[in-house]
Amino acid sequence: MGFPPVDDQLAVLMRGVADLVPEDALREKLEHSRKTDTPLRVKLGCDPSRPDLHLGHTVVLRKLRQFQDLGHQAVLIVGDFTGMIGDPTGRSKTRPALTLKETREHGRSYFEQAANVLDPDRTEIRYNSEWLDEMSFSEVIELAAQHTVARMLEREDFKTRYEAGQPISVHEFLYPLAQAQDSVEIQSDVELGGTDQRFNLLVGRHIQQAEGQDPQVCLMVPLLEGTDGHEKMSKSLDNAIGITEAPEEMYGKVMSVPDALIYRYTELVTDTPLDALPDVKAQAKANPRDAKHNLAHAIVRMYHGEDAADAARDHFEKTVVQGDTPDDIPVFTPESGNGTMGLLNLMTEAGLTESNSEARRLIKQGAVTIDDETVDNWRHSVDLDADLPFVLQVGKRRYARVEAPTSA
RNA sequence: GGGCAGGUAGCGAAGCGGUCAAACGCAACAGACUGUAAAUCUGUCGGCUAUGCCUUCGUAGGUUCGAAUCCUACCCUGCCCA
Repeated sequence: MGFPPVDDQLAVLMRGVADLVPEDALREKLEHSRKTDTPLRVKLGCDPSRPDLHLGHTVVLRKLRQFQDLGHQAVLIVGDFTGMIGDPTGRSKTRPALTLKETREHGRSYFEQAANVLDPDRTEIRYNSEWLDEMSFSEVIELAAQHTVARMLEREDFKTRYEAGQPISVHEFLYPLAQAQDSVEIQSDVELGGTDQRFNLLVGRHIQQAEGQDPQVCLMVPLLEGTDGHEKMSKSLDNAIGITEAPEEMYGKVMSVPDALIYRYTELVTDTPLDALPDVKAQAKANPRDAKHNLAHAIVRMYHGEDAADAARDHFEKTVVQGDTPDDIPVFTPESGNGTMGLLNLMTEAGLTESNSEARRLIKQGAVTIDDETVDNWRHSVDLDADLPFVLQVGKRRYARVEAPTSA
């Protein structure tokens, strides 16, 4: 058995890392681990309130996987306890407290998706209600006594809110402590998280120290930008690429990412080997189009396999680059086959537009074609007997094949 | 419990008796441009077979020829005082 040499491990583990605190503690931990032949316990907390994973989440999951592949122990903490309480101060008013059952379900769903990245057989899953729910009030006070308000105010968002006279609920101070307690319970050696988790991860160190444990190393990965190229990837910002999305969808979305992010994506969310990364960097600059195709292919392959990735590339070439009509477009059959039908209604009923008004606008903008011929009159109606079938296209991406009700 | 400030389209934010389906910004959508993009430019962005009509400005009533704009009650949010 035994672990690979520490320098080799570090080479893998430091890929794409945004920050490491303290700097040299990881090396020490790894050396100790190798000497004693004991795997490191690497903790990652997940929020079960949003079970749909996207590429942004995979950055940190991939990091955890790298630890696994080197023989270390992954510990996935499902934050079911905090999920149960909910977060009443969150911006979103409607964030209902989930039941234990729901958080468990979300946790399972999260894990199923995470299994695309992690090695599920070597992942220890823990629910933090296991210990947090058992704490008495005096224990909570004891925990809270380990940290000072001044320290809490070191956190940027607390600080700015406090200075701006905005409210901070007391319980908000408790969340970082709860997360820190998780680290104590599972005796983590390393905790992973995005750079936005910095403060919480550091609190973990303090509390572990107070409990007499060797404090964990905090390893932070960057927050991946979404398809818009600026904001961090997030479902609510509508710039996310979900890992369960269809291959074509995924491929297209990756292609829509700005060129500047090709290398970053490659480094953070693909399994492109370390020594190939410099080439990617060079190619991204010299030939962004091909580099991005490679990236899209690599990403789709990881979640759907080689064949699906090839198919997705062909699909993209054909429909987007050449502007051809895709093969598998949805078929719409008008309800009644009598006489004529207004195009507006047809578009709306086929689900291509939200309303007739939207349909009319799009026609006026020259965005609607029937069998590749642009429709310029919004009063256009189609003869349900003579004109069918035809392909109706709205904008670049919305299609329907309109067929007669009785046609075979 | 008291005082004050607010609740406007997906979000942010103007409007404060008529010309408001409601400025402006962001997002979104479409067109042009490109290597897919990004950036940029142009346009659209409540609904309706439509030079008009209908439903919207926290909720419910009321005053007015006419209300997002005034009045009353209620709900909600934030700040301040106790």
